[in-house]
Amino acid sequence: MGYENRIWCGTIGAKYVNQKVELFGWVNRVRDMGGILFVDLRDRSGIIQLVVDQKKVSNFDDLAGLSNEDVIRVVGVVRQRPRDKINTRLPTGEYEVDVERIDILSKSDPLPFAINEEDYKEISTDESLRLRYRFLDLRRPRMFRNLYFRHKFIKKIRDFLDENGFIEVETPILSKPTPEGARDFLVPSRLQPGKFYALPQSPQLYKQILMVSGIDRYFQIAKCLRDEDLRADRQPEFTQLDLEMSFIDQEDIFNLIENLLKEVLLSTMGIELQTPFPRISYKIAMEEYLSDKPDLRFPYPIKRFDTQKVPINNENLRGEVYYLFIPFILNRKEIDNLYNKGYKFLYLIREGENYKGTLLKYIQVEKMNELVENREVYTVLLTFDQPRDKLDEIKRILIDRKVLLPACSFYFLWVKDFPLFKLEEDGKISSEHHPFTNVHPEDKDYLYELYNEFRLSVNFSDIVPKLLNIKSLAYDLVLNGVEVGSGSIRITDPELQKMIFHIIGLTDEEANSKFGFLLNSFRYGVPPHGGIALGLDRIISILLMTNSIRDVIAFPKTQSGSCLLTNSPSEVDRNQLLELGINTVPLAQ
RNA sequence: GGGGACGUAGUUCAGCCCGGUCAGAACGUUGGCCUGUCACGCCAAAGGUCGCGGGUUCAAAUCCCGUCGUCCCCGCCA
Repeated sequence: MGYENRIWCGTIGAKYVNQKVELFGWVNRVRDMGGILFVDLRDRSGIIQLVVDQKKVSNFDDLAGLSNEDVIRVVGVVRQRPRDKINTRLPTGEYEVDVERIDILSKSDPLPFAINEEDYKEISTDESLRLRYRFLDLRRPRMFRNLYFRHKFIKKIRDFLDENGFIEVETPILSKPTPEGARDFLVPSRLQPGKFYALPQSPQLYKQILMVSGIDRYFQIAKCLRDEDLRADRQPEFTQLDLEMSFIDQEDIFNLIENLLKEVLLSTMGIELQTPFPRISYKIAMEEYLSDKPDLRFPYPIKRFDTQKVPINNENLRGEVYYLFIPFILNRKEIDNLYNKGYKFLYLIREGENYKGTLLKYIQVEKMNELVENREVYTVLLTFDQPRDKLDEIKRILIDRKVLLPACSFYFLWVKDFPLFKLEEDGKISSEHHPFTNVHPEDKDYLYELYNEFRLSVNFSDIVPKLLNIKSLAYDLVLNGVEVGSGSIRITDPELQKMIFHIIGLTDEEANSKFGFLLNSFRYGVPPHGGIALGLDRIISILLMTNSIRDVIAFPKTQSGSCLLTNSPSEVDRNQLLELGINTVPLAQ
C-alpha cells in the first residue's frame, strides 16, 4: 500500500503544494457543511485538513457516515489555503488536501471517551477508563509524544554509552530470590517442582559478575521487578539504565552520568545542563534540608533562629525556633492557604522600606535585615515550640504549589557518603544500600576497630550507634527532589565482605547459599568496580512534567497492580497449577 | 496493613450538607438542514437500577453500615 508513496499528515508543507499525495490515518473530526466536508485526518505525526467536495469526489455519498476514528486512505492534491482560511492553531494550518478519493479501510464504533480533546488541556478522562482502552488513549498526540520522547531519550543513552566503550548485555529475567530488599516476584519451576525462580529486582549481581568477566563497561536498559505497593512514581515493573564500570572511582561515575545526561538532554530537549552537578554529603543533606533528596531548585535551607542575634519580644516564645528565608514576597493568598491548613507560624515581609507581617511587632527589623544579609525584598516564616519538620512541610507545600520554584527547571544533585548501615525496626542492622557497598575510605579503619568490638560482643548496644555513623561509597542522583538514581563502589576485598555479612547477621553458610556464586567469582581476580542505576520512568516523567510515571509507560498497572487492558492478574486453569505442583490456599486474614 | 478523595446518561460533571418536581447540563451518538469550516452552526430524538449489597424512613442519588473499583498519601520500596 503506502510504504513508499505515503506521506505523514504532519509533514505536509510547502514542498508538497500542488502535488498529488497519498495519506493514511484516523478521522480526528468531521465538519459537514452539506455539499462539502472538512475532515481532520490524524496520524502520529499530526493533523491535516482534508477538503471533500461533493463535485470532485466520486464516492461522496459513501462518506456520509464518516465518523471519528475511522481509518481511511486518502488521495488528493495538497493546496495552499486561501490567506483568510489559514488555521494558525495547526502546524499544517497553511495547507489542506483537496481530496480526489477517500476509502474507508475500517469503521470505528462510537468512542467510550473523547480522544480529540484540545491537546494543551489536562486529560479529563477517568484514568481507569483510559487504561481499559489504552489503545485509544495512546492515540492522543500527547501520549504519543511521551512514548516518542522516551524512545529518543533511551536511544541517545545507548548511543552515548556505545561511544564511550560500554556494551549492553542482557541478564536473566528468571533469576534467584534475594534475601533482603524488596519482596520478590516468584515464578514456579515446572521441571523442578517445589522450586522457584525470582524475577530480578535489579541485575545487581549479574553486572558485578560481568566485571569479573572483564566486560569492563557494562550497561543495560533493564526491566526491574519489585512486589511492593504502588505510587504515582512506583510501578511493580519499571525500567532502569543499569551500568557498571571497572577500574574507576566514585568521581568517574559522577562524571560519566553528568556527561551522559548533559548530552542526552541537549539533544532531546535542547536543555543545557550545568556540570558538574552539585555534590553534598548525606549528613549535610539531612541537617540542612531534612531530606536525603533535597529539592535545590529552592536553595534556601530551614535554619535555626538565633534569638541572641535577633531578639523576639513575645512572651509565648519557647522551644526551638526555626525560620525559612524566601528571597521574594509571599502573597497574602499563599499565607492564608497555610493558615487554613492549620499551620502555626509568624511571618515578616520586607518590600523596600515597607514591613508587614505577624512577626513585625516582636522584633527589630534592622537585626532581622542583618540576619538575611540586608536583602531589600524578602519573606521570613518563623516557627517555635514545634518540630522543625513542620516548617519543612510548609516549604514542601509552597514548592508543590510552585510558589518557590521557577515554572520549568531541572536540578540534578549528587548526594554522597550515605551511611553503610541502617537500623531496622526490629533492632537489626542491615545495609543502607546493599551488602556489596564499599566502606568510605575515611571510615575503613574505624569499621575494623568496631568490628573487633562487635565480634567480642562487649557492649552491643554501645556499638550499634557507632556503626550507623560509618560512611559508605554509596550515592544517589536526585532530580528536583526525587531520587532518580542510586549506586555505589563495590566491595572486592573478601575479608571486608565477610565482615559486612557478619554485621548484618548473615552467617558464612547463608552468605554462601545466597551469594556464593558472586563471592566465588571474586576469588579468580576481581577488578575494583562500581556502578549506578537510573530510574528512567521517573526521569522521563519529571522531564515531561507528567503527573505520574504511568503517563510515560505504554501499559502501566493500577495502584492495586491490575492491568485493566488485559485484566491481569487473573486466575489460571487448574491444570496449569497441577502441572506446577501448586495449590492455592485461602490467605489468613 | 492504615489514612484521605472520588464513583450519577457513552464521556465530563451539577444535584448529595438541608431526604419529597432531582433524573439535569454540556459534549458525544442517531436523524434532518447547510459549499469555507476548523470546539462549524441550526432543528429534532434516543440515552441513566445514581458502582454493588444491606439498613434507617411513609419516602433514599441524598442519611448510616458494608463491599468493589480508581486515584493520592503513610507503612513498604536494600
